[in-house]
Amino acid sequence: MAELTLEDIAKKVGVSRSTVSRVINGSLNVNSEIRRRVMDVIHETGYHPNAAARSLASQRSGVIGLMLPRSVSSFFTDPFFPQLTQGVAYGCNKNDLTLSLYLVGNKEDEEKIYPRISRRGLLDGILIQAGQPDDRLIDYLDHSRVPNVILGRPFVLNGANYIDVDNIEAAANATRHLIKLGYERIATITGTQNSAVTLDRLEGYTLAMKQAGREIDDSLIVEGDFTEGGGYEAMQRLLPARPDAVFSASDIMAVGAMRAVQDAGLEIPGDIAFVGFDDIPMASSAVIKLTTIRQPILQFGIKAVELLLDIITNGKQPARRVMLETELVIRESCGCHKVNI
Amino acid sequence: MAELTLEDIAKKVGVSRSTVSRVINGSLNVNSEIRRRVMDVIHETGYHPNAAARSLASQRSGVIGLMLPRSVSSFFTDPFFPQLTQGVAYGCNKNDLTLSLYLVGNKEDEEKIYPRISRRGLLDGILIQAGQPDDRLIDYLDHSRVPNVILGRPFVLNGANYIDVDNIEAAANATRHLIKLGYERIATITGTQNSAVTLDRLEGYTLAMKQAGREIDDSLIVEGDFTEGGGYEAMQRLLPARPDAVFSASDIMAVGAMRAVQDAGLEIPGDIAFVGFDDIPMASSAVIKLTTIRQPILQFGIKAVELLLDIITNGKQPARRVMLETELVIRESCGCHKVNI
DNA sequence: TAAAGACGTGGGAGCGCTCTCACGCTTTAT
DNA sequence: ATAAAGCGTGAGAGCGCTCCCACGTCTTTA
Repeated sequence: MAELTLEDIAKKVGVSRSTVSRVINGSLNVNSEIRRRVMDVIHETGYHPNAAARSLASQRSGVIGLMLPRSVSSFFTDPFFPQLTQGVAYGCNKNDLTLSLYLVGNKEDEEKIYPRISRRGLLDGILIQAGQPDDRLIDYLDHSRVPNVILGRPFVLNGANYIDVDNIEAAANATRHLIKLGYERIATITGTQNSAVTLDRLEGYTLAMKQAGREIDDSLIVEGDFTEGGGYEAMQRLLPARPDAVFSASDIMAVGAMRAVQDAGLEIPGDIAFVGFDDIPMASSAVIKLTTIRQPILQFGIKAVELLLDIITNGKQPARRVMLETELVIRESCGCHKVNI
Repeated sequence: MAELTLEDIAKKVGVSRSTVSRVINGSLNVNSEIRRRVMDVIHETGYHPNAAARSLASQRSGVIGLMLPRSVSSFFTDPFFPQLTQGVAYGCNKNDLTLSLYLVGNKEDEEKIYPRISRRGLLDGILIQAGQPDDRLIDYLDHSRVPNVILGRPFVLNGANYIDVDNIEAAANATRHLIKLGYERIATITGTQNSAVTLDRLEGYTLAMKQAGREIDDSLIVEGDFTEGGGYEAMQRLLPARPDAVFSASDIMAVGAMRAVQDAGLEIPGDIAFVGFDDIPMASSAVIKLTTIRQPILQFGIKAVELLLDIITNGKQPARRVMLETELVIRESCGCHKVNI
């Protein structure tokens, strides 16, 4: 059997192409008896409209893209991205959208992916993970007129639509918690130097420290790279500065850092307390349960899809900024019992 | 400016639509001077062909799908799937394909996703992760004529094209390693009961044991569920049986199980040795470095894409089965030094 | 009672490509 | 010298939908 078309269905029912199209697209003005008969034939025959034809005629594909730039090499080492992807996928399912995933591996991929994104007719819009400041992609997208939403605050704003969690406030909150618990030498392990997330979380730390009248001691600020190994090494560099508490800019780095602390023969939270960021599943299942900032990662993905949909329908003006709230989840690693008990 | 079309480019250069199309599609029979001029105009104008129109006319979309069924709920707890996704993404990049990701969250999603997949014109083919035996999807796909490749051995074969690692041999290999090291009470933590991977890895374990003349002791076989928590609980159930070595059907379960062992005040590998399966990044970065079976996960994804491409081009007959080799990676958790030093 | 509106339906045009065929020209074989 | 084959090009048809307009029928309003 050849592939069925709208016209075939119409012929079988004895109506016109247009009527069948109306039934499929849920138009109101169709006689209910005819609607029923059309539906029946569609189910019997297992007919599905051709997506390409539909996209071409309607100028809408029902597909959105999710792009994770090259700088996000940690796709499979940090559970953050899989979870984000899942959130976006759910958002797509909810809104009857199909998700295209663009994982950029290397420079070569990058060259190939750009044109694929700008090709009209394939994507109705795209979600892009914010990356390094030198990321050419966001510029590139401003020129092409593909509706887009940046996941996370981009470095240069100029009119960009983005969604982000309030990293500054969240980090400040985490730091304040450690301050309140009476720790004297509170350190922080930051993320990769030149990313907005890193900057914001560091700013939150600094803010809370200053507000509490504490000096900022540079030896208590070390750079990680959002990987477990990076956290381990950062902690090794940090140990000589004798911190009694650490705010880590991501859970996965905190896990690495805690391992370094244990390897050094110290206790958590007895000798060094920890607060992380993300609340990945491992945070609650690790040997020492991690106190951390919970990001609504699934919600983040879902909201991002909805924001993009809004832009697709109503245009990118005015620029939209969505901020999501976070929450401090208290477990064992911060040593709360010190004061509570 | 309105969107450019082929015809616009043709007019600017002073040739016909057909010639521009030939240039874009790399046809040989084009005068090189004209080709150059066409290329120039394309670059100047930033023209990109419309994907929908192209798909409609050529009956090829250049998009393939990756479907992870509902039973794969562990998308973001087990790094296996993100890594697999990455492999598939690289395979797509290499072959100038776009990847659509279908993550099924719940029953409702499932209903919505089926028709999206069968819609012609959107997908050239699809990769499906093998799941439970009652998975309706694979049946469903056999009826629709979407070219497909199953990732992992499906329960019912009938003509299915699939790619898998040799789980039986790999598991046997892992078990033989423990046997060779002189362990007496070798246990295994299996995956979710009714999945082909679980069955195969268990069969490998049984095979190696029998070949070595060992009795199969049912109290040394416990079921996990491919999560860290599941591994922890499985190990707790296993401890009373006093194993001195464990082959875990996945690394992430091994990590959980090792935690249970430590929580029980026992040493690894001194009291209980471990071999895992997968070689996820955590295996080499955990506190106790895990001896494990390395699956070529990235390769797996890339090969899967190539296999699918072959099927798209040359038809699904004859059925193809691709088997990938694995490798035993020896680290600390198996206690190799016991015999070597 | 006639004009105006609402409703349900059909048909044509068109979305922007690819693909086949036909045409004229040049090169090669007979 | 002539036929055959090859090359580069253009034009037409068609991929399977959506969208708009026109048309007939029935209902509402002045």
